[in-house]
Amino acid sequence: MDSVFKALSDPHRRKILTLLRKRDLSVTEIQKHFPFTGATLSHHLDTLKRANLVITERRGQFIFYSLNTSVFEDVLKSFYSLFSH
Amino acid sequence: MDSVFKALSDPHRRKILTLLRKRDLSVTEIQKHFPFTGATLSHHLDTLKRANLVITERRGQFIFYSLNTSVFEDVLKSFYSLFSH
DNA sequence: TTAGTATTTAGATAGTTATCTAATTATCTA
DNA sequence: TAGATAATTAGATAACTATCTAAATACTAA
Repeated sequence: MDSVFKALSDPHRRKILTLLRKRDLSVTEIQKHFPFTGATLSHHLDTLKRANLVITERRGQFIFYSLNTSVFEDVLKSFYSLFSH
Repeated sequence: MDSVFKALSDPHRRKILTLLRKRDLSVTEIQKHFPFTGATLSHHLDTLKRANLVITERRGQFIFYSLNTSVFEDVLKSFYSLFSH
């Protein structure tokens, strides 16, 4: 769960997640929303992937990223457990 | 909200929050649960305080830290907004 | 008011993270 | 199959973070 909180600690990565809420996006599409290079974006995506927050699927020339909704309940539980008395 | 996620990204700081779930604790009491120095602990507490996750109150010689429950709903909303479609 | 305890702040350093450019790998299409 | 596009990986660097020791501040109690 440590990798999850680490992944969420960066505002760019959180923005990527909110972008993916609407629909799956290729790296190129995600790239349009950020000022940094593709290499940097690739690192951020890797961080999200290692935290199991996103999943990837190649569709021809593109790799699409999408939210891995199955882990969100776990994350939420962990989050609650920090605060509830 | 950035400071909140940053604050939560460190496992020691998350452990501090879980310790405070049971009851308010002085710095010395919190210290017993960690291997690092008081100076380091003080920095972690400062990070939590700046994120508005804890509040402090001096009681004589001691400073007690407690969960600032009033912000948790905000944090939770922000958290949900990352994931819900 | 002085000695002791509690906590924070200052200053330094090592490790981590975000970022870049350049090189590499994977796929598509002409 | 060659050239173009998509994405990742390698290698470097600057900024940030966690940590330490030492010094400073705040309070208590003798």
